[in-house]
Amino acid sequence: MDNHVRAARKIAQECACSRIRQASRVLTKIYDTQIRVTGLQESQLSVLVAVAHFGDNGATMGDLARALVMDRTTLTRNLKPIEKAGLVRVARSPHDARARVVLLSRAGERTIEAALPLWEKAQKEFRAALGAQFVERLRADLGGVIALGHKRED
Amino acid sequence: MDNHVRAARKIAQECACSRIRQASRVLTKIYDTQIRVTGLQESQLSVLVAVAHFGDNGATMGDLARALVMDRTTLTRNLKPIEKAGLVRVARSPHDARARVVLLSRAGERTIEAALPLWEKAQKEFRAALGAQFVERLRADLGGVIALGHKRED
DNA sequence: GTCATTTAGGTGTAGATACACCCATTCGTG
DNA sequence: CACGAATGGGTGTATCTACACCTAAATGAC
Repeated sequence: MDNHVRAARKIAQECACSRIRQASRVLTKIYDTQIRVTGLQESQLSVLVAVAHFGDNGATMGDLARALVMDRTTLTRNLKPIEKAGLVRVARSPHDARARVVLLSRAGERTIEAALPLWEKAQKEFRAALGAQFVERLRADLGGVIALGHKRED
Repeated sequence: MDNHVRAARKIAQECACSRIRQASRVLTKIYDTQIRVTGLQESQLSVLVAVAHFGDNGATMGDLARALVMDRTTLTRNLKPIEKAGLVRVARSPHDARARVVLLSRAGERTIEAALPLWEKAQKEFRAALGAQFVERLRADLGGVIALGHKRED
């Protein structure tokens, strides 16, 4: 058999990266379908939720990017749609003229509340399909991978 | 405490979708960094490998999309860069005038062979960081999520 | 054989992702 | 305080992702 066929077979079967991207597409579709009526995508809800986590002082772009395990420049672009929708606002930091802080608007707060039951439906759908124990194990293991990402930033 | 803060905390801590997307970004970075010298990204290598899997008869767009757990229209766009690079060619199916078949070029074969050792370095790096047992469990669990995606297509 | 239905696939649009590169501000050291 | 280094952040470019919508060809019922 040709070398490239052997190589292809090995990669297709064993690649952790390819697998997690495929699984990510499956999960994203489940969640996006549920929260669709809010006008949000799961990725946007994630950002909103992270902003909420930092509270009234707001989060700097860097803070948010680290919390979301997301490239700083990706966050810049991802803020655009939810800023245009009025769910967050971006202001200059009073302490550091370089920094920008992201703040949750009242509409953003309401949107999170509105999204919660829909998110829960997605979460429940996923659990029902694969079992609570499975999902819990996966969640923990993904935490390990994410921690690896944080470690690599040093 | 405000409702939206409670909701945000719950979602941030428990959302499987958000987690898998974060973990996906971490893994993608590890693999992309390693195979970078081939001029490929992991996502492109995945497509190449899937094309190779279908052999000399080629794969239709639909076949490939299903194998890659990828939206059909996403595959259309993802083929562009590797087609432009001459790694695959797309031809009309002789059996069905609607269908298009994707074929691996000689350059594509060579690229897969060249990528294999780099991919193995990434795979090894991941295993070394989190343990072979961890990675194996994760791989199996991701397979479960992917299977869920296939089931949802019916 | 005709025509409605199904199937295969592309395009418009919009967002998600990140690298290379850039600018501005702050900090540390002399 | 002057100035080089470090820090915070945006833009250009390219790719990845997928929904809504479209076209064309094959299929099936009559």
